Amino acid sequence: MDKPQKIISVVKLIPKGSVASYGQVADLAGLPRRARLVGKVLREADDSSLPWHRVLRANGTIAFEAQSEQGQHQTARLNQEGIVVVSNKVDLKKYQWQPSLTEILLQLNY
DNA sequence: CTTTTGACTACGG
DNA sequence: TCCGTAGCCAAAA
Repeated sequence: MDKPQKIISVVKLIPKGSVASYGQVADLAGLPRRARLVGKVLREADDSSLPWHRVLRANGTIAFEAQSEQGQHQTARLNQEGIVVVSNKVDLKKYQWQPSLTEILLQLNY
């Protein structure tokens, strides 16, 4: 499985109503320090079943300007699953995904 | 081969 | 809290 595939697999494991940071996704995909790669993969992905909106920066902010179309879109999709967005940011203490080790190990390598 | 380029992050001031 | 800076590293130029 190549790197983009691993990243996509991890993103698809993020539960509805939860979020993860770029760096967190990279780590879980076995690619430490590759947060920027996660961004690149999401940018290029066209998979409509990919919950890309659940991936945020390390501090909980959306990676787009609040007024941008992409930003509005991401906010809307987050709101749609009950995630509150204030000032282009979500409360990570409340929404950040905290997968158990087994949760990852069991579902990842297919 | 060197430089630029990022849906990033950590650290200061 | 809000910037600038430095570090990051694979891809593309």
